[in-house]
Amino acid sequence: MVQKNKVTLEDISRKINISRTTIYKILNNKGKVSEETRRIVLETVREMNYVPNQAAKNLALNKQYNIAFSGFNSPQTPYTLNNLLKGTDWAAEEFKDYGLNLIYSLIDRGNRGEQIREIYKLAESGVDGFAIFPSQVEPMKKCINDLVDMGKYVVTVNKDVPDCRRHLYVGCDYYKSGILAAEVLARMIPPGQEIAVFLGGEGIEHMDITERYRGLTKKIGRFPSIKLLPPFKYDGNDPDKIKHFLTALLSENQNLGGIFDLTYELDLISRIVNKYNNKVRLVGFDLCDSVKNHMISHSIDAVVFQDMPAQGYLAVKHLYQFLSDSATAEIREESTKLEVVYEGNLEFYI
Amino acid sequence: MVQKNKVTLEDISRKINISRTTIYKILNNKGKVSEETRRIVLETVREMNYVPNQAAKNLALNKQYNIAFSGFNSPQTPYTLNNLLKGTDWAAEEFKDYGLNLIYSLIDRGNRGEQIREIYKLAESGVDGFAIFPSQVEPMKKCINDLVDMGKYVVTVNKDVPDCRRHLYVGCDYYKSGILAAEVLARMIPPGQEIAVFLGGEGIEHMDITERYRGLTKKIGRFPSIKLLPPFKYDGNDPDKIKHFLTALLSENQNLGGIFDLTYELDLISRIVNKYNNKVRLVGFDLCDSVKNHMISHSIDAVVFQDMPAQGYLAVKHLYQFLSDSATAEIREESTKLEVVYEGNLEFYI
DNA sequence: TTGTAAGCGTTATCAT
DNA sequence: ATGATAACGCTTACAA
Repeated sequence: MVQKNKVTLEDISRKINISRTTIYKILNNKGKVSEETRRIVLETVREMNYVPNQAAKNLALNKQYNIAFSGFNSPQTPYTLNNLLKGTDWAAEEFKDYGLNLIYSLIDRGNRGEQIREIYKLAESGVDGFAIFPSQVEPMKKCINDLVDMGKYVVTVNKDVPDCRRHLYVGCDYYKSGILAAEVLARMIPPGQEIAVFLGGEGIEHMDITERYRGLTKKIGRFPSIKLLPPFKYDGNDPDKIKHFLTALLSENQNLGGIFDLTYELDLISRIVNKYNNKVRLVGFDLCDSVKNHMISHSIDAVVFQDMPAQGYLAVKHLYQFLSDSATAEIREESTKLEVVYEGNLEFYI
Repeated sequence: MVQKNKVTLEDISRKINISRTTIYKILNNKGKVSEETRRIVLETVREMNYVPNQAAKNLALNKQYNIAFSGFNSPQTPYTLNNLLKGTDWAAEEFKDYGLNLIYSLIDRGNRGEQIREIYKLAESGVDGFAIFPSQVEPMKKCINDLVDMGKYVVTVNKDVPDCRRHLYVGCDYYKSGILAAEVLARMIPPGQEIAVFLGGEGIEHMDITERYRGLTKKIGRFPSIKLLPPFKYDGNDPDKIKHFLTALLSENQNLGGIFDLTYELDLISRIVNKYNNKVRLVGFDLCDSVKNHMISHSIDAVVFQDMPAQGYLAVKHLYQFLSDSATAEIREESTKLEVVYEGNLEFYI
């Protein structure tokens, strides 16, 4: 017969004539037990190969863990938030029968300040853990430290808040993300040609961009035959600036082999490149809808993708585990997978 | 307050003065219930927003589902099996408290015939579902049909057995896999250059190879400036044949831009290419250890990866769901994600 | 047709 | 220090 019956506390109890309760106490370090019984029990438990049944445990505990996901939406890029939410929904579904109660607090990018106020409100109304996708980095520091002082668990998602006492960051390593994208682009470029970089905002609020740029410059060093042009810095205000610079570049530089986008204006850049010269390779980040279309038309070559649903999922899952196991976190960061998307595997990323 | 208490059968029962059991019967279509009570119950259930608690359900059911994973190992490539097993282990862990009992039946490629005999034995000893990673395709057909006749659930993993009555295939779409690899390679090749293909075995036992080759030829059509050389056919017996052909090719063809490997001899090919000419791009499939090293040294450019752990996981998970929900499968195939691995994201695929 | 009661394995309270 | 006992929410014989 194939069946191997699971061992329960009751089985052990019967075998050594010690009550379930006592065995339970020993296994879970509750109350006082004599050394002698402890020894016997632990031995039997080991040799009978006892594995606790989580379903029964969850049922017996029957607690509620209130966890909040706080994030922001911006009309231009609902992409990030929507994908994080996919993952948090999965987690909510997976743990709903085991006491997870997930509350959403979503604000518009317009009123950034709201986010922090909402978080304080939630903390007072009994939320035990927070997954925060921060709309601002600097002002969030104090808020997070306050939460930790109140005994709450805090996980930052997708965008980290450095130098604060959050328990965990779940998101991609932007430096590595830059390295990977640089590699993908560099391999597409024949020796002797040049790469242009479009750089977005700088400073602590734009760690994603500065880190990716750092990764790029690092990696390109391994391709000595490829030259990196000085970056074009875009302040985010007037897309026409990109347009003018790029059209000039395309018409003047016959040696341009590729473009590396760090402005999140891949859509615009792709359109312009396509009009002028379709031999220039184009690599960027993330998969919003317009990007998908350009990939299908082959006008964007590849995109480095961070698995945002996984980030949302993991953030909530870890919070749930912090709260239910009340085990302290051993890790402080969880870097999620970086993937490369082409037209050929685009369908798996929708 | 944030907490929203979960509604239980007991809650509903108290509210409308109808026993838990009756409500249960109505919700699960067991036994006979009068139209009147049925109406009342369903209405209340809906307005109270009742959601059944899976943990309690699993605990109460307390059944065992015996599922077997049958696979083969080959000394040269323990890679595939090991990765499938990672996934099946996850599933076993995840569902162990909900009645999943996973049995492994692994044979050596040397005695292929064993696999089918072992499967019959398991079927007789009470296994309810089978995840099969087949060592041979053709002889497995009858075996699978027999299993289905015996009322067993059958899922093929990683390699399908066509024209049989298996319930589900979980694995990659090899045609799409070829398309993707072709795209990755083509984008790295300057116009006017050529691609050489190393082709492994043909016929029904090698669908993976023939399908990938079909994908390649299809996709290269979208890159009119790139020429595909007639494939070199390798019968799998004498690696020296590859060596001779390739060295000749490298020294004679100054126009060679890339190599597409379908022989699973990427290690050998990479070494030779590296010795002669490191400008030729090299793209292949799957991530065995030797390939990883070549990627780190930049001598293999990229590899198309099929998520084997996910395949193992999904196969077992679906079997478990078939058996526990006793719901018939609506899908007959599940294509797993195809990913592109470079040096820059290799660390996520170990 | 409807309801009672026991049981799944773990946890928590309260006696002894 | 140890154990009896009653939950947790759902399922299922079996009784009414």
